[in-house]
Amino acid sequence: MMHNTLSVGDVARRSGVAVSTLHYYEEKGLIQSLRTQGNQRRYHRSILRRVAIIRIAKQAGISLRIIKSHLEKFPTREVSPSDWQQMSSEWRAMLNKRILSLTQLRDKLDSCIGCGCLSLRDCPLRNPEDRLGEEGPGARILEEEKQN
Amino acid sequence: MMHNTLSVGDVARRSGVAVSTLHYYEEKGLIQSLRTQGNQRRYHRSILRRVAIIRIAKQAGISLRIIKSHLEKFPTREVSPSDWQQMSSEWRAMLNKRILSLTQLRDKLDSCIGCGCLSLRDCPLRNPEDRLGEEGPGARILEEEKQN
DNA sequence: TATTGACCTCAATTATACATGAGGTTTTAG
DNA sequence: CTAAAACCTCATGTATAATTGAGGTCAATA
Repeated sequence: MMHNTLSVGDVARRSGVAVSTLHYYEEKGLIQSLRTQGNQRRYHRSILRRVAIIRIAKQAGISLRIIKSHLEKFPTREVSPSDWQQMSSEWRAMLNKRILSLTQLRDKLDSCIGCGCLSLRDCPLRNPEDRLGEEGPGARILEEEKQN
Repeated sequence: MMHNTLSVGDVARRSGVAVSTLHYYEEKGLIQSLRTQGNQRRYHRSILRRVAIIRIAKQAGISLRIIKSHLEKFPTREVSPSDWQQMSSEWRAMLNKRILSLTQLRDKLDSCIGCGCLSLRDCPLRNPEDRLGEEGPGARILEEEKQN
């Protein structure tokens, strides 16, 4: 180790994600590595910031596919503070949308808790047109572009 | 059709969920059906309320497994207004937790957007101990019991 | 009655985000 | 130098929530 580069194990320890996850992120194109003559991965220190960004975005409910599309703007180059500012404010907006959806749903729940009106066809909770962000596998929320 | 019971197609149309999804819910034990002599599903009108509840809970980010555990209290019996009140207030609490998590994350994002501090080891966003609800497949949030 | 639309079961596929294990190679420490 | 720790690839598995398709049956209508 040393020499200014990090092995997968190093990155795993310092970033808190599993080695298998780093492999997976690489396979999915979210991160990149150099290889030693023996084919082992070596990373630049800037990988730590990149991984941190991925984790934060994930916490915000953003899918890896979307995260990737944002990170693609700087595949190799280090993510600068202003890059980070741009990304994080976009994500902030997504987070806000999501929070708003959930809050609205909660408020509707509130308005229906007392009345048991679930059987009425005009109950705000049963209105199919009025779908709030669907959740579940593949987080269909917070998706912008539908490609690949 | 008619005779006070509904076919899968009827339920699908009136609830807005696909026939295949109704089959799936039945297989998972969230709903039940009677069969005609020809083996076709027939539902009581109360199925519509039940399905509505499932959809609402899903919107709130609650997994089918948890939803099932709540619905199991009344497998056949119609869900009464007071049943609904109890469930919905529990879900409200879960929703609130989730909203709180996301809001905190957003606030941290806010506090970091200006500083580009992602490289500092004391950045609130990089603190691994301080994990907010993880998302992703299998919605690991909002889970109470970890069985089956 | 015949035909079409609706329904049935069961298996396989899709999508997301990884974890696990087998079988083998590379590095590093002593 | 050697043994253990770390690493490699590739395949398979896990969990959730469905969707799709094949092959066949049932029911309502013209």
